[in-house]
Amino acid sequence: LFLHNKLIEMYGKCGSAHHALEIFHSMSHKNSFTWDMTLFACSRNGHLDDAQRIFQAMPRHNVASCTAMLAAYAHNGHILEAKDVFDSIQQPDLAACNAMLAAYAQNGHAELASAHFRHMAQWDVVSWTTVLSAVAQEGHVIAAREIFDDMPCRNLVSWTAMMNAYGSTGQMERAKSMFDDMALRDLVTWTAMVAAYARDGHPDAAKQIFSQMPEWNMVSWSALLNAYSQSGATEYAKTLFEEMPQHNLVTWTALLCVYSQSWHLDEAREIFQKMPERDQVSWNAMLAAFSQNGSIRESQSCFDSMPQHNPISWSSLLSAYAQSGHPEESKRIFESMPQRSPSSWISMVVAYAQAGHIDHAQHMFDAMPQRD
RNA sequence: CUCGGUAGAAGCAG
Repeated sequence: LFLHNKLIEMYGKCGSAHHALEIFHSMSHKNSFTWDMTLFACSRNGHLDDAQRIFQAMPRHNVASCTAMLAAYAHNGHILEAKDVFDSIQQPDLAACNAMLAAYAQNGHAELASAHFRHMAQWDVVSWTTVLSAVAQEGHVIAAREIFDDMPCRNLVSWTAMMNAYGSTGQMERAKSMFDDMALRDLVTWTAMVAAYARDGHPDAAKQIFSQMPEWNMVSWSALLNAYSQSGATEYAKTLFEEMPQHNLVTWTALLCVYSQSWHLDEAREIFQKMPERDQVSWNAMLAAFSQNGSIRESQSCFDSMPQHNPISWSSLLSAYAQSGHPEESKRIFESMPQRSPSSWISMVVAYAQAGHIDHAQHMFDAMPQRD
């Protein structure tokens, strides 16, 4: 029993919710620690439905299990359910309040987040860092810096969040300067720097940071792979993929995109078939490959085969038709989309313009709910 | 008293 609990805990920490669940189900006697650790394993690894089942089947809820469930809902964008769980906590502690704060912040509810923040009885470095990265993600890097400077205390995570605020907005000199000033760096810090150089189009700098890292994991490997992929260094990307100690959904999908970007549609398709598993992102990547290569028939059949559609899938399908001058089909898709974004409207303008229907294009343009 | 739950890093359309 004790041993099994430890095993569940370990599987949860190293990202294998599946194995944790296996052990869980094989156990005939479970204590509250068993339930908690299984829930955390599911929550941490994004298995919302499993987390939900465990949570509902638990004999007793405590603050910790509610906090984990709350976070699982929040990470999947289910803010109302997160709030319900929060409200069900009899005496929320600081961690629970922080989780609710993060739930608002990560889902773009800046007003609710700041109201929640103001009503909290106390704050710790986690609360402040949550606000810092929320503000940074809204694009307010200067405001984020002010928070960083005014925080009562800072730790490695706060420093990394601030560094990443610079790095993700292309302010590489500031990011690098913070990176150099940091006395402590962990895997996340190093990887954030690699990813920042990748986005900024400097695969050489990314590689240099990567080589200096004391250790690597899947995330750091894929950050470097992405640096090569983004910059069109196709051969480096392929070689790196071969050299990686392990592959996962992210690296397989990144490789698929390498082929797709270099117009090797057949190889992209082959990679897709070879992948041991597929998720929404990899399906979307395959669809985008067909769409960008102007292959309408394959785009449509890929779309039809997908287990789920999200706004990105719809967007790819629509632009496949739009860019190849099929205004009627585009219109049909546009109207059957569950949600339309400004880019859906732009696609329709493109569809009509491509087909030479300037009047229709103008009409769509005028009808757009928002323009920038 | 210790441990567990909350904040920072990688892949998809426009």
